[in-house]
Amino acid sequence: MYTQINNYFKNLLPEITDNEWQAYQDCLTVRYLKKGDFLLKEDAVCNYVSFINKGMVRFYMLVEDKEICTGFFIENQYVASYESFLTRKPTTFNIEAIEDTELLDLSYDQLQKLYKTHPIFQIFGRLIAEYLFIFISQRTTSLLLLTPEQRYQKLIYNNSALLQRVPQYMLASYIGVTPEHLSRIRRKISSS
Amino acid sequence: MYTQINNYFKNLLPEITDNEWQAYQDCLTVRYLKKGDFLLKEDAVCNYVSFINKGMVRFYMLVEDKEICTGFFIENQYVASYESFLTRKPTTFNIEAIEDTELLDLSYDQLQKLYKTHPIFQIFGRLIAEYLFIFISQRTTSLLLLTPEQRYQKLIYNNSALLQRVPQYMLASYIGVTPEHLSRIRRKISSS
DNA sequence: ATAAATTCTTAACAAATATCAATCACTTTT
DNA sequence: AAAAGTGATTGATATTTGTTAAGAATTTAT
Repeated sequence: MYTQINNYFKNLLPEITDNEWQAYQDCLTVRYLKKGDFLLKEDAVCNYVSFINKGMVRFYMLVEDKEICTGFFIENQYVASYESFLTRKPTTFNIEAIEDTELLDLSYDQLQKLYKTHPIFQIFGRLIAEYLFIFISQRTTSLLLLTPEQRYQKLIYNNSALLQRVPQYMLASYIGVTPEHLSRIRRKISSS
Repeated sequence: MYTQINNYFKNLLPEITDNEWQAYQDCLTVRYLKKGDFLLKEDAVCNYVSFINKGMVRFYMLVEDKEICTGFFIENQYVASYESFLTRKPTTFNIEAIEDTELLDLSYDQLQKLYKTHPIFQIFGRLIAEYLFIFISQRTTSLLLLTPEQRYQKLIYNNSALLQRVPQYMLASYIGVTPEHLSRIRRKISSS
């Protein structure tokens, strides 16, 4: 149950002690989601940062009756509407399991306690936020600088795992185009 | 010289002690940039997080001989190519002063020392990263969900200070359109 | 295995945005 | 004051991307 998240932690914070790790582990609770279940719905405040043991979720928003996917997270990653989690304001995203998914939840209150009782988790919080910042910075730059075709090429190159597991119409909105247009991009690529 | 950054700190971390604040202040060095000077150039590693006492800078990249602006920072904000600063890899951005600018630099090495000697700066580092993450998340969502006209309206609403101080052709690339198209957007807005 | 539902592709057409070129407005330099 | 430079606007045209609708392919359920 805890081997994956243990590896994740030891990798991120090699200096963590058994005691600290135990304190963290004691805060976790397991949650199971069936494909199609929601981890979080729009307008709710995000109360958990969840480590994905197994499965996959997507972020999406409804804009004029259309679903726009803004992110995907898979096993061995943390997932949360982190903005809502931090600000304690309602989220604007829906987070849906697109495979049967197993999560380890850490609540907001418990994290705050950990920050106080074991200062090493301040470092953990900093590293997570820094990682998220870097990730999303690169995404913003892609949206601003690259053409949809280039963004798709980059997705193939960097996230080929997603291609196998996510329907194309979801990837299309993630890249910022319609499903029809992504289909054209794919045809163009395959014929060149 | 240090009153603005002092206010910034006390606001972010009210629990900071005089001792800790002094340790921070002792690490700072002043830097002056003339309009047109560079805070950082592409392919350099970013070694400083700089607090802007006065003035303004822009981030831009050269894409097919065109400058694409990716961000603007003004007085009382921290600025850095934070991704490069964190990863210790060369940046892909140019950071240019677009007004005469006065900075308070904190070096990477000094920040690492502060993290060790005064753990409260771990909290500081976490809050900065969290703030940046939230800011850039909203920007990504805007790029993915809003039309250029909506993005310009949002800029008017949230960053009217920028409109006065930044040439329109820079704002155009920040919004993700050509200067000509932004001009048309403005005409459309003013006639409605 | 068949039917139903979902996803993907294709085509014709429409809308949004970019490109190119010219002019205008404003500032700075001479 | 004239000239030069910079930034903003406008119009004509080209390119990119979206929309709509239909059918093909694939997956899921019965």
